[in-house]
Amino acid sequence: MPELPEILLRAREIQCELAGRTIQALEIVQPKILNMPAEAAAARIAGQRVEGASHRGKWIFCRLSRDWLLINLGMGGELLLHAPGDALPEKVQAVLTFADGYRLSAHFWWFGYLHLVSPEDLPEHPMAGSLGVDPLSPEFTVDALAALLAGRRTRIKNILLDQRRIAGIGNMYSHDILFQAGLHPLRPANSLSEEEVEAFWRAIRLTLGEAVALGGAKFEQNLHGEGGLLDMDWFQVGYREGEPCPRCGTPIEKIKTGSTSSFVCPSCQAE
DNA sequence: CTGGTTGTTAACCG
DNA sequence: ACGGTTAACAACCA
Repeated sequence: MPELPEILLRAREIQCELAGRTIQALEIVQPKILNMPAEAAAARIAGQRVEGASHRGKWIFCRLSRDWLLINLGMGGELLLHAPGDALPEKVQAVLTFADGYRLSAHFWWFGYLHLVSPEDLPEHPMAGSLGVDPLSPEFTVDALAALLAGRRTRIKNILLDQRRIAGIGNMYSHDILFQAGLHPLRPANSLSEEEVEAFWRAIRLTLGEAVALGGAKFEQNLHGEGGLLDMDWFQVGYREGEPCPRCGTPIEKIKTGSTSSFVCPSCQAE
């Protein structure tokens, strides 16, 4: 569930709260989250300092003394910072202990990753090494979006969710982006007019920007267990099946779009 | 017991 | 090469 807005905020928090702290130990409960055996990861990460943190798409990039620690929260989960002596959550896949006694617990609801990668291997990382443009960055211009759509017969929703093209958008924010742009998720990418591409671009920036400004979704916790200000009422069509479209009143429909579901206004978003 | 749900990759087919 | 479909993989809930 956490998408670009939440990941961006988590990376900022790690930058603010963890930079400068030295990792003392890594405890692994679920070895499958790693890209190497648990003992190897624990031995390699111990003693490294957190130099900083940033994000690319849905990946948090933590720069350590010698390696990168890449974190992907998968389909949801939390990273929580615990003061010395504080109890850990019941369900936890991994725990980092810092030299000052603070601990960072990672709980992945499903399919999260904690990958330790050397700087040389970073470009070859199977997932984090092939991410597309950050939709909030200056490089993501209307022309850049137009180039991603040009000549492709695939549906625009596929482009929107394809991390190798645009990095960071997931199903949750896709509904309102497409509604705001007045575009049906199944529209072929190469069928958009110039005006529609621009509306698409504006909707991406606006929706994600607003989500960041609100501190992310209420149901996603920050390092201190606090949620953001964006709750379910914020969505215009997402997760509102049967409710009237805020623009025209037509009941919102939930449709199958490939392997994911989409919420659309059948009147405002003509196929 | 069934099926749907957020992410991502791989495999397969036309 | 592209685009589509499906399955698989650490849960969990109704």
